[in-house]
Amino acid sequence: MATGRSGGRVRLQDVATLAGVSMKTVSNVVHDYEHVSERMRERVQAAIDELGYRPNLTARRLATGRTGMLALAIPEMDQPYFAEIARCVGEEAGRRGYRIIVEQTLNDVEAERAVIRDREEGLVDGVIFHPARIDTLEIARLRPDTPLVLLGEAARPLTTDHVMIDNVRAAREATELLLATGRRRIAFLASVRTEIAESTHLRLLGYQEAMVGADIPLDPTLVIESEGFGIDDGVRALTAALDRGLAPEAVLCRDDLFGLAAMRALSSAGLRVPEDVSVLGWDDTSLARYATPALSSVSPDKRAIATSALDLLEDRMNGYDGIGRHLLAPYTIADRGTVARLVR
Amino acid sequence: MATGRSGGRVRLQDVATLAGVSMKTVSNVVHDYEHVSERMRERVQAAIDELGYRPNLTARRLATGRTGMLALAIPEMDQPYFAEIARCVGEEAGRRGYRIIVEQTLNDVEAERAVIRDREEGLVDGVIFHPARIDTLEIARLRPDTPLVLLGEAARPLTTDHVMIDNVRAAREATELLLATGRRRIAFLASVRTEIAESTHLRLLGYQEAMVGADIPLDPTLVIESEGFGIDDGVRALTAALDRGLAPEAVLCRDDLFGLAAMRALSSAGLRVPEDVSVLGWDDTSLARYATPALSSVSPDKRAIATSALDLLEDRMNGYDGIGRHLLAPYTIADRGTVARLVR
DNA sequence: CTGAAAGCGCTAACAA
DNA sequence: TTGTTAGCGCTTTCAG
Repeated sequence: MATGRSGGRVRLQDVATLAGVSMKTVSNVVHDYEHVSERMRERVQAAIDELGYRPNLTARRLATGRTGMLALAIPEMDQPYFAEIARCVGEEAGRRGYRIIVEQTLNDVEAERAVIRDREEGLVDGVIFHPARIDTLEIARLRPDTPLVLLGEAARPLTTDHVMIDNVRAAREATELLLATGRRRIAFLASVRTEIAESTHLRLLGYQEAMVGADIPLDPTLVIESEGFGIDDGVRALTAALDRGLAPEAVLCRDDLFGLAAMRALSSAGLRVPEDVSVLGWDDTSLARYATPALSSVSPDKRAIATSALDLLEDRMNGYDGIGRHLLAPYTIADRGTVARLVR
Repeated sequence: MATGRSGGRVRLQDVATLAGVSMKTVSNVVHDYEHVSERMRERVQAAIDELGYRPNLTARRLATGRTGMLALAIPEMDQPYFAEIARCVGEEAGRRGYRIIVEQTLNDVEAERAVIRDREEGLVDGVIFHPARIDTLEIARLRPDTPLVLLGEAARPLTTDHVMIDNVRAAREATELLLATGRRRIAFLASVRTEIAESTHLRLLGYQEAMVGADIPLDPTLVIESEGFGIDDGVRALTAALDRGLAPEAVLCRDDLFGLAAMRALSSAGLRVPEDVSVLGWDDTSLARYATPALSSVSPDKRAIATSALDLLEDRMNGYDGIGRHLLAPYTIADRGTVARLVR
């Protein structure tokens, strides 16, 4: 049983002394170094067990210069999309021998600046960062000196590695899917008035491309405007549009939350989903999977995003110092219960 | 190779040299030590700025023995309840000057053991741990030497600090709320066949207390059994019960996911929520808030849980070494759209 | 008020 | 195969 000096921690030297060997030898068995005689190994291991020795990771870090930790900076951990990304990054990082520090920027510009400026100094080997407020220019200017990979649509400086999905193309395909089910009056929920980010813009673009491609004249009233990002904002926006006489056959939503908002507004208006109106969400979060009916949703491959980001990051950590690589992660359209062929 | 310093190659000594002072003086300035002459401070600061010096946190740690980091170990980051807890803990920890490492145990026993055994050795100042698989006995046996606070119902050894809500009482009150709306045939969704954890048990107990307290004989067919924790398991279980002729007037659910399952099963069966059947979830996660109708749910005060856990932990980190304190965090019952008075 | 030097615990050359 | 020792970058007595 471990009867270590309760209070003071057991050090490598203590083990060495007890085993009657040098620190190097102890270190060798701790690291499973091959060339250690069986007898030696046993003796040292016995001392380790007896003292209950655990290497001090901070000291190891100082000595090696590697921390074995990565930072993942996201706006909010409890937003389903980010929570799911965090899980994937965490799992994949663990597989590669890293641990992650999750940093919430809470949509604060200063917090975001801090992420790439100095928050992680000497603490982590690399940073995966999904910005929400900071833009391309500023990131390029801040030039972080810790390896960095960006996620999402908000910022993509040429100098920095970056992973996202092709939002325009995904939106186009999503719209085409809706068109293929015989729906022509497709609304977009929503263009957010206060939006700084880029994602809605790209998705709207793809939507418009598809409409134009199908020879459907763009009808600006179909692009609904919302006051904010909350579910209530979405419900209000769509309800108002419905009241105004908008009669969409489908609604393409900028995210799953607006997908739920659409379902709520439509059902209040006495419209059935998907019989009367199809609804398509975006991000394929738990929100979509657990809705009733389950919400069809554009589904970025979160595992692939995590893997790609980590690949790029490890590259940088291994010394790659070239121009930024920009990867497009795959996506699918998860077809669940809210998209159906229009029957009259 | 170039794995050396992943950040500030500028060291304290470099600043000292440039400013023509000793390391101690630079350190004093960095730490805003009071007794430094204004002239000195300016001179040093200029050097710091010129070189872009950032202290190496790992080195600081080794020297001080404090890491300024806390570990939060939870089963899965993307389960809404845990994601929300993580957010609260993260925010509150940040307020107190700590950063957190989020550790996913992914419901793996070994991973859970590692958490309290050695995963965090010398890495963090304390650990907040929500176990799922490990039990009271084992934690007591493992005796971690890093300050530890436990969350949840799975394990509560007398030796260790612990925060949870009073599940029995909350379940009793939840059931009483349902009873107060005129519902007498109240089902419980669900007792999970493979369950190891304790929470369902406690909630079921509170439910039974309330029923008995209202002089309603316990009907075992009202306690539905599910094969697993997934939404489909819940839907199947309730659907089967409904098919069997069970006609509940309300369903108390072990968590929000089963709340959604109930809503799904009931609506498939042509029953209206809450007119025909009331549904009450548990955890008050985004799942509940974003459902349509929004799911009423037992709502643990997650912010209070985070605050209490951090209080206890800081106590320990400051040397408190007494017996385990066991705190009950407050909760409310968030009354949304799925509980209503029964009208016939 | 400032400087010199001894660690913090571990790693990794270099020796033996 | 094992031992010696010089750092890693910062903090912190203890002098000056």
